[in-house]
Amino acid sequence: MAKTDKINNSTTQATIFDVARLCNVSRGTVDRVIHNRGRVSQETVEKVKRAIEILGYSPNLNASILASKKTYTFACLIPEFEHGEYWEKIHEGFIAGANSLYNYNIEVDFHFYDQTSPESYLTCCNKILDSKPHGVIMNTVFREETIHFASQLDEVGIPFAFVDDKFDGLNYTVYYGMDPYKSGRLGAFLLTNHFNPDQLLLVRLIRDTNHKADPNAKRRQGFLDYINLKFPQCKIHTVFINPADHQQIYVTLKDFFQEHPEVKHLIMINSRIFLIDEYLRENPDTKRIVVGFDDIEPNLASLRSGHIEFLVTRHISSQSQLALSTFAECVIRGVKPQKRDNYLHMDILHRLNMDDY
Amino acid sequence: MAKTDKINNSTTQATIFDVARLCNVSRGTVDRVIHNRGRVSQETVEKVKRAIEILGYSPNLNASILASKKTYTFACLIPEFEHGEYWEKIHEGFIAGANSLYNYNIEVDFHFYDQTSPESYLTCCNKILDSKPHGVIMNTVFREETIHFASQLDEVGIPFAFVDDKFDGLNYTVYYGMDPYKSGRLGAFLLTNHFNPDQLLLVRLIRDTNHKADPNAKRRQGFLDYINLKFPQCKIHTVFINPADHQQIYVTLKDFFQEHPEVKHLIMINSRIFLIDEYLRENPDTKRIVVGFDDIEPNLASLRSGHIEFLVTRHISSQSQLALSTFAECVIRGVKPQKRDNYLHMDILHRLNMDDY
DNA sequence: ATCTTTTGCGTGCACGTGCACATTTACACT
DNA sequence: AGTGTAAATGTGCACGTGCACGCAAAAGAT
Repeated sequence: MAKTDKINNSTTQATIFDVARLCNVSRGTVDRVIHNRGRVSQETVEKVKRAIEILGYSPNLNASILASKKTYTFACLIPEFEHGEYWEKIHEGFIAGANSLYNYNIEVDFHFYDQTSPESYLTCCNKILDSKPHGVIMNTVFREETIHFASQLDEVGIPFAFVDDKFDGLNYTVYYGMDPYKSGRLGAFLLTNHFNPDQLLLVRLIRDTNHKADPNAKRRQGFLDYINLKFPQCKIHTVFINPADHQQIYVTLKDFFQEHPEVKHLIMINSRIFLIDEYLRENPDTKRIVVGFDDIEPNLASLRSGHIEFLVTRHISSQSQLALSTFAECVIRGVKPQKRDNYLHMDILHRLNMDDY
Repeated sequence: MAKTDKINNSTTQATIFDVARLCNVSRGTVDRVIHNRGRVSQETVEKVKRAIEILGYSPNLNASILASKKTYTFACLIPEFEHGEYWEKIHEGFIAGANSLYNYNIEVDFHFYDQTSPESYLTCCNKILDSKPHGVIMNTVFREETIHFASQLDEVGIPFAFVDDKFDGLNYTVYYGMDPYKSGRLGAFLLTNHFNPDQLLLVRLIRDTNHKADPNAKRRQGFLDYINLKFPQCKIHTVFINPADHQQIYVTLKDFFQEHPEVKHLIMINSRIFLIDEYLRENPDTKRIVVGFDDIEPNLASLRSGHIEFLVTRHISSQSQLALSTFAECVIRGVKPQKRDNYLHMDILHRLNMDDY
């Protein structure tokens, strides 16, 4: 009883002086070894490296930053967005990440492209290449273009990271996102847990069909696999809505439910479940189970008002915040991340637990 | 299209020299004002403060830490624990918090007391008072003793923080935890969402009854209120189990379900739902909905193996990690936290979303 | 053998702050 | 005016590192 224990991180760390003394060389030489600046004999390099090992030396970050006048530049490549959209949260996360790096001298440049225009994407890529940043953070809206851009970055030796989604096989330093396949499965579970469905409605965006990347394909697959496995008899209806046309959305849903009043389960795989809020609000006659994805503001509002039962998400902004801060640390300190692929925990959001989100 | 935007935190910040120059005084004087070390005329104090305001000066943390030889000591007061217990996670969080403060010279002292012995708690409190730390982090296992200790700390001007639970009305700097009442409601929702119960079983620990603090009273209240409101007809059975006696647990549950085979809903308000895992494993005949709390290892194992349907929790270790890092920053930099009461978001954990937790 | 270049290494200053100590100023009392 | 004392202010060094510069010795050129 009444035991005691201590952590002490102020135990005098070895300094560059200690290393120098142990090798009978000067600070300058040790410094050159540490930063691979050359102008040191091979023999001495090894001597110093051994000494660093022995003493467990690592540079004092405070002194290092204080002495260094170097400013690191990072480029963030993301789609333009309107208020309330998914990418707004990603943007917020980047800003938070930049703030958490206040110790360092950092510049973060945002490059916004038009999601419907590969040309605007290429323009951004070229601007970034010209500006020669110390690192680039990007996503996967354009497949071929991104793969090509990645190879260009590799050529000139600029490291890069992925947020939200990634392309395997590329040389990215780190990735932060949510497992799309698993999120689809979880959505399916939440949709069907309350009572088992004979039929359900999957709402899709019109542009998903001609969008060559189809960013939500994996998530949809996870959803479909779960339903087909667990409820093989379940019929899945699909309707397409146009995000830009409220009238069309309303009419489409109205028509569908007139024809299929027995359908009680409703899900949307992309981040825009809020688009059907208007219909649900004005047709409260039937209690339906509605599941959506991503914690953007309009979705949270729908959840709060009770039109949506569950939202599957993770802090969207955490993805970009962690990506930037982790990536920047790795680049600045010249190390690898502990974990390259970082899947954030999937949160289940319900009216009862959304308060402190 | 292809717009651009920048964040730059390396814009040359005002230094203590700039402030001194603007006031026609020396660095030393400004320094004394900043640290409230006295020995400065009232007139000058105001002049300096105004200049700081105007220039938006704030000390360079890197330089400050580098120059300061001061080591800050924090005392963590927590119960002793066995492997797999709730407080082990809290302990891990403190260690993580200490590590994240590697910039500072910090010493974290742990004081472990016996949860069943107020005397051991008092011994710890006195040790802490003797060691005169810069801050104390504690919890609410012992009510009266903690309130008294808090007043002693106030007397000698040592700030303190609460983790896990708190006592309102005390002068704590910051608190991190999960809203107990809301967590009880959420547990009730998850328990009854799948299908509506006529009866359910609430499992309690024997020691809860004679434990004077009853740490889970608020959570239980949240649970009961939800059930009574939503299912007024629902009968709530209660059994008591002895955490130290596996035999007793098994027999108690066996007997109960022999008598009430129709009960399909099962919840435990404290963190030890894993205690009934053995019974569930060996009696898989009936599919039951089981809900528990807190993401300790044994509970996660039960969730993984499918005996438990849901776990209501938040990262237990995040509570203590954030509490320590936030508290320490406040103490060291002499500021108030942005938010005093920090309720962590309640996570709903299910087999399908526990992987990346 | 002398001069030039390259290689290897040491030194000094700067970064912005904390803190101990030195110095000046103000003021009261003889 | 002179002395003593306390209050107010200034100064110097240290913290550990990055980096530009300089210098000596070795290697190469003539």
